[in-house]
Amino acid sequence: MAADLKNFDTGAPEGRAVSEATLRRLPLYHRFVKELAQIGNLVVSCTQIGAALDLDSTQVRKDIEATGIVGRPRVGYGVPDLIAAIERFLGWDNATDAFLVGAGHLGAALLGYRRFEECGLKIIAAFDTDARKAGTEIHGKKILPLDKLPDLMERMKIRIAIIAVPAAAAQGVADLLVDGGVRAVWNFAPVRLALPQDVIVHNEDLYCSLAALSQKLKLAMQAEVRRQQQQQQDG
Amino acid sequence: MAADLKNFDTGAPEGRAVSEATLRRLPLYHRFVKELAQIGNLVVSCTQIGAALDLDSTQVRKDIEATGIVGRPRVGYGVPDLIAAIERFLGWDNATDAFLVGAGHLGAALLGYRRFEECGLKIIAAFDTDARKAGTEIHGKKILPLDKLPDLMERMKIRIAIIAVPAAAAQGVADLLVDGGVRAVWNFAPVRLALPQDVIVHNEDLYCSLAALSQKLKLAMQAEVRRQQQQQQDG
DNA sequence: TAGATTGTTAATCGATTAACAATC
DNA sequence: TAGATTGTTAATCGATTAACAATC
Repeated sequence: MAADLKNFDTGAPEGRAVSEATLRRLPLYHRFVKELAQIGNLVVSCTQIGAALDLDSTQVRKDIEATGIVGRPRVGYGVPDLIAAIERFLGWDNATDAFLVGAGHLGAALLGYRRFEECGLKIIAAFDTDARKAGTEIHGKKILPLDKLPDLMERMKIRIAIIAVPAAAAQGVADLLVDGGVRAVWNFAPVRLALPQDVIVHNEDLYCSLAALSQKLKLAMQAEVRRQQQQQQDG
Repeated sequence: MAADLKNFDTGAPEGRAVSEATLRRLPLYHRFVKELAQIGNLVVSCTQIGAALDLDSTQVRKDIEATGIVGRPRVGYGVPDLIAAIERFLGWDNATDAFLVGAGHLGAALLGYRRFEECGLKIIAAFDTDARKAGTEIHGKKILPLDKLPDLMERMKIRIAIIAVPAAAAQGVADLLVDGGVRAVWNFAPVRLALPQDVIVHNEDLYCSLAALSQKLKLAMQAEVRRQQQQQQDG
C-alpha cells in the first residue's frame, strides 16, 4: 500500500497550498510555454507570458514562483524547466488512473480530451447503466456496465473519478465511488454531492458558469439601452 | 433597434456589478429554493440555505442582498420572491436566443441541458462544418452548416454564442461570430480567444479546472504518504 | 416578551498590485 | 555599464467573516 503511493512523494518542497485562482492560471502558462517549446524558444519571461495572455506580469511571476522554480534575472526561465516545474507542481508529471461514470454525450466528449493524459489524468474505462452501451468503445475507451465498477475500482486501486451522469443519478454514483475508496471526484452533474470531508470534489456546474455570463450580458445590454436613450435625448 | 432591446431595461436599480464568486453561488441558492417551492415551502432563511449548501449564512445573506430583495427579520424571504429576485438579477427572467457552434459530443451534450432555457439561454440552432450533420437534429435542435451562420445571425439578431469546436477551429469561429455582432461568447474550446474588448467572454477551460483538482489530489496523496511513513517509524 | 433573523457596519483575511533591491 | 528581469517586501484592494442594532 505504501509502495503503491510512493511515486506521489517527490521529496520536493513544493507542497504549499496555493490559491484556486493561481491553480487555474498555471495551465494557461503551461500551454503557452509548450507552444514556445515547439517553435524552439529556450527561455521565456513573465513579461512575455503576461503580454500573450493579457495578464499582469507581476501576477504571472507570483504564480510561477509558487511552482518553486528559480529564474535568472534579465533572462527569464528556461522553457523546458518551466514546463517541468508547472507539471511537477500540479501533479501532472505522473498520470493517475481514473474512471468515468456516464457515457452519454458529455461523457463521450470527456473521453475525447486526449490531452488529459498529459495533465495527470488517465481515463482507463467508462461506465454506464445502459446495457446497450456496455461492450462498446468511445474514443478507444471501453464502456462497461455500472455494476462492474465496485469490483474493478477495488482491484485497480482507482482514486479519481469523473461523474457525467444526470443530476438525479449523481449522488448514487458518488456513494458507489466512496464505497470503492475514491479520493477525488470531478463532478459534472449540476448537484451538490454529499461526500465525506476527506474526498476532494470539484464541481463543474454549468449553471453557475452561465450565471456569470448572463449577468454580465444583462448589464451590458442595460448600459446599451441607457446609451441609446441618452442619444435620443441629445439628438 | 432600441425597441429590440427594451426588455433588458427593467428600470430596476439592481444593476450593480458583483463579484464572480457571488454570481457563481446564486444559482445554487436558486436551485435549492426552487426545490423548496416544489415541496410547498413559502419562506426560507439564509441560515437554512447555508446549512443545506454548507456555506456561511452571512455569506448567503450578502449574496442575496445583491439581488436587491428585502426580507423580513425573524421570517426570512418569501420563496417565490427570492426565486424571482435571483432570476431578475441574473437576467434569467427573459431568455436570450443563442447559437451553438460545434455539434460534436460536447455540443450535443450542451443541447441536452434543458434547463438552460429557464436560465436565460435559449439555444435555437447549432452549426457544424461537417456536411453530413447538416439537416439532422440533436435533442430537437436543428444542425445547420456553418456557412449559414453569418446570414442567420444577422437576421435573427443573435447576441450570444457557445463555442464547442476543437481548439484549432475556435478562433476562426470567434471571428465569424464577431463579424455577426456577437455580444457574449461562452467558450468551451481550450484556447484564449482574441476578441474585441466589448465582447463578453467566459472560458470553460477544463484543463484549468483539472489543474485545481490535480494539485489538491497530489497534496492529499503526499500527506497520506507522510502519515504512513510516520506510522512506520512509530510502529 | 424572547429569540431568530435581517440589514448594516466594522474587522479580518487573502489576493492582487506596486515598489524596489538584487542580479546578470 | 545600462537595462531588463527576477525575487521580495510593502501597499492596496476586495471579499469574507464577525459584530451588532433593528425588527417582527
